[in-house]
Amino acid sequence: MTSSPHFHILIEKIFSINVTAEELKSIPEPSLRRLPVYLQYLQNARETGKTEISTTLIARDLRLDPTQVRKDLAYTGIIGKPKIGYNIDILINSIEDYLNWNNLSDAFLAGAGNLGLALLGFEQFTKYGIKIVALFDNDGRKIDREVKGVPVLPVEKMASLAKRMHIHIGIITVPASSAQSVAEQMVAGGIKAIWNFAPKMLKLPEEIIVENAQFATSLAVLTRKLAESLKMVE
Amino acid sequence: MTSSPHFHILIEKIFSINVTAEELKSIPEPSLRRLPVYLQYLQNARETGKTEISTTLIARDLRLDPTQVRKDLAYTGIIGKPKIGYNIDILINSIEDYLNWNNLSDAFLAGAGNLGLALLGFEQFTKYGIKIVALFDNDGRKIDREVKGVPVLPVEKMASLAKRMHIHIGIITVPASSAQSVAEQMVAGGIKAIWNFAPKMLKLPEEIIVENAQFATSLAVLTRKLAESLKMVE
DNA sequence: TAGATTGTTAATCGATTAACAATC
DNA sequence: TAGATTGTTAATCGATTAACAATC
Repeated sequence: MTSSPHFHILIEKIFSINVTAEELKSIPEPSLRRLPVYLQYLQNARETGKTEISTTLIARDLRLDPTQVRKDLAYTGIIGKPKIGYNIDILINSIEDYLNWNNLSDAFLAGAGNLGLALLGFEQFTKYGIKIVALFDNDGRKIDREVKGVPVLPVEKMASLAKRMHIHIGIITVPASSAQSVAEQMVAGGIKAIWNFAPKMLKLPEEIIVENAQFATSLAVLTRKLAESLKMVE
Repeated sequence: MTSSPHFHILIEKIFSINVTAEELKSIPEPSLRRLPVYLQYLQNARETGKTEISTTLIARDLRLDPTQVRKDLAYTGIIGKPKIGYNIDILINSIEDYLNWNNLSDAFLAGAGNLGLALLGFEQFTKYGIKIVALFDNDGRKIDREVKGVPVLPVEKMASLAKRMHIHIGIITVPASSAQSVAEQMVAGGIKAIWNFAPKMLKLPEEIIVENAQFATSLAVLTRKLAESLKMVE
């Protein structure tokens, strides 16, 4: 009994020691990546007037394994009812809370080009817990204007402003050639997490969280699968 | 010996039977997703004047396991030299060939908004084997213009034109509300693979290849990791 | 040659899937 | 109640990592 790997966690719980960080870490990344998919599916389902939903149904619609769906949802702390399933409203809230998408985080976006503007205008971006509070660009024609109520400022002001405003999230939509430099300025401004859309691997201190949203990765899967399927029917 | 699972493949090779489709399927998706990362890294490395590179070095720079890098690269058919490594030019070519990025495929893009235009202007998009040959939109003000030499046409012409031009790839950058309808029109036009940027799960025939490039997934990982790291220092 | 690297086989690790008791 | 669903433990599967002979 005392040799159970969960024993110390149990003890910590009994004595109300904060083990949140420990628990937070435990979700596998594939599960984490599926949560937004469930979220969007559930929001659709809610609009049809449903109030309860089972993992059996979710799994069928999303072509997943029902046990997998149950495990994924369990990470958010939701508890279902045998024979009935889960209350959709509570489930949606549970996922959003888990992702911290109910607390808006301010973010800076560098690169006021088409992609940057697309992200800024992304339908209800705030749904994803992010609020872009300033754009940064080097193009004099863009600077000091406002886009959708968000000011466009020169890049050299980014670091000091980030520090002053305690910004933790930076989004990079500049060309690959200036991505590294922009990233370093973000880090200098105290930014802790960077969402990088530039097709360029950033070299940054290990503690900085970098999520690469590279189109190339996605395209590789697509073109490869297509080549496969065309070969198959040859 | 004869019970080896590779025996029948061996036989097929000896008799020159086409087993390409079989071989193509074998790469694990995580490996496939890493190939574009290597590609971009190698292109950078080439610019510094290097001609040979080892997986030891690649792994260190990209924070991966060297054996993993070797296995990934081996899927493309490349052969290295002990003690030396791989010729960078040949390696780049090998990956591009494997991804079929040396053969440009024509593609249609539906949704001439900011995101659509960002994709269209994406630096050297043709580097990724895709050539967008027409944009489609419902907004009368956009229709019949040209953007960067690519015509903008009304959505209702998409299906028949796709059929006539034998287009296999469709890109969706329309709002979530019209994504399903646009996708169905693409399928009606004979399109086999869809790159979907709309935050909406598409319900399509099983044989259609759908790659969801959803921002939400990427953001979930980012915001979660950030929440973790902030909790840790509490 | 000695040291470094490749390519491959075996061991490990972690995610997915299966089995099943508990439950409404 | 009977049937369906949850939640959990065990088995399976597949990707990653370790070990090591072959090689330049």
